[in-house]
Amino acid sequence: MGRGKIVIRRIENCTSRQVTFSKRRKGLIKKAKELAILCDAHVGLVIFSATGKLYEYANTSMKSAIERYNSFKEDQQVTNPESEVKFWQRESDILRQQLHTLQENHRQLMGEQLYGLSIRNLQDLEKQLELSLQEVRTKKEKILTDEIHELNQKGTLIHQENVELYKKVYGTTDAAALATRKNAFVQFPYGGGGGEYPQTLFQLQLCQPEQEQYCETSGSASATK
Amino acid sequence: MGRGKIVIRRIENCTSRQVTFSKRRKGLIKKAKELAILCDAHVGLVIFSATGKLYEYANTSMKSAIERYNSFKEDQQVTNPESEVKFWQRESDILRQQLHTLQENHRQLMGEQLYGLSIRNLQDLEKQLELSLQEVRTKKEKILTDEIHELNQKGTLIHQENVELYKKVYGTTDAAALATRKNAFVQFPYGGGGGEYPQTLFQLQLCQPEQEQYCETSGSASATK
DNA sequence: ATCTATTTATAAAA
DNA sequence: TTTTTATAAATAGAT
Repeated sequence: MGRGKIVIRRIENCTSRQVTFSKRRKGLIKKAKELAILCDAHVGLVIFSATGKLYEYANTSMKSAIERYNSFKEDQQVTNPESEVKFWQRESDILRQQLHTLQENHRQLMGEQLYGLSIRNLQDLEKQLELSLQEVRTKKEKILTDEIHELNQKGTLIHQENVELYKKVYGTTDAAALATRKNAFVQFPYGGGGGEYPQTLFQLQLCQPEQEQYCETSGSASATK
Repeated sequence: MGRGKIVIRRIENCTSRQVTFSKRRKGLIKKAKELAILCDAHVGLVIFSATGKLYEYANTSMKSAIERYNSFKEDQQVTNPESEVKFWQRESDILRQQLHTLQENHRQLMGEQLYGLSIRNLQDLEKQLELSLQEVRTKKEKILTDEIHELNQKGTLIHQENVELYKKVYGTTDAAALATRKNAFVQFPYGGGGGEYPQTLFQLQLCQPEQEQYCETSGSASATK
């Protein structure tokens, strides 16, 4: 229910994730209220944001909702220390297990621990890595072209300033001549940040001068070595 | 959002109250799920119908949601009684944190969440992905060439057996002729598992018949998409 | 935070 | 309850 359809999947962009969280949290709490009122239900809702902040709703009190919930699940007394310890041990076990699984996965993405994988697994992994690589390269090139775009704009401004200064110093008659002379540098059809940029600008100093593969990116966007 | 607008007020008609409860309960839980997934939130939801039936949703466990809620509220009996519980809670927190860190890392290896990365970070990531890809491809090809090696050995054995059988059936004189005829199939200079294998063997059935890209690998060792 | 084009949820009916 | 359909409400993306 918005300008576009979305798939339910973790929102990558941090800002829009927070915006969406804020909107949907409000919506969820509103609907919880409506359900409670319309249908005479007893509702308890707790929401923790990714940053750990707590939001809650309960039409009676959260305490009563939780107690009612617990009395439904009478198998584990909330404040029984024994089972409490067991619960957290289990919780830790589960987390440890998740960690382990994720680590294994992670290692495979790092090209390690490929021992037990089938051809099919390896091909899936290969495909994923190719995708990732493409994402990374696209992102990298975007940053670089953005930077070049910005530099070009600065260059233009400075050039215009120069023209103005030239006028003031030498009078207006020679301004045109200067502009013509400097044009060799100032041509900047930077394609709106799209990807290409003129080779005439290759000598611009970028932010991390020790890198040498920058030229590589001037070709196709998905270079494959 | 329906055929008509309604006011949020207890529905008097018992039947339509139940119908609405059923629909809206489902909707609420769906939205709770979406919030948890989209925004990486920790959600706990309990609903008691007017008739006392319990419905619940929690993306982790209700227990952990309630515990987390409680730890937000009361400052927990600060002193001793259940230091054991506290220990395990801390343990869980630590594990959760590790999990979170690893997940972030993992997502970047999956080409996601590249938002905050610098050019340097991206280049390191790119290098790592290239390495991983190489490892995966090497491993894949090793498996394939090993399999071909094995099949060739089997083929050789079977061929020799055939020669023996031929001898027994037709006598020794024609054995040489048979061997010559069959050689077209049995040539197997598989390069000791190095990578090349003759195209005459492309029709050999490998262990996972649903794969169709095998031929791809018969070219250069480091195919690039 | 606000706007609005669209998608989604759901009220009413079957 | 579930399905259908017309409509209200929520919200994604833009500003």
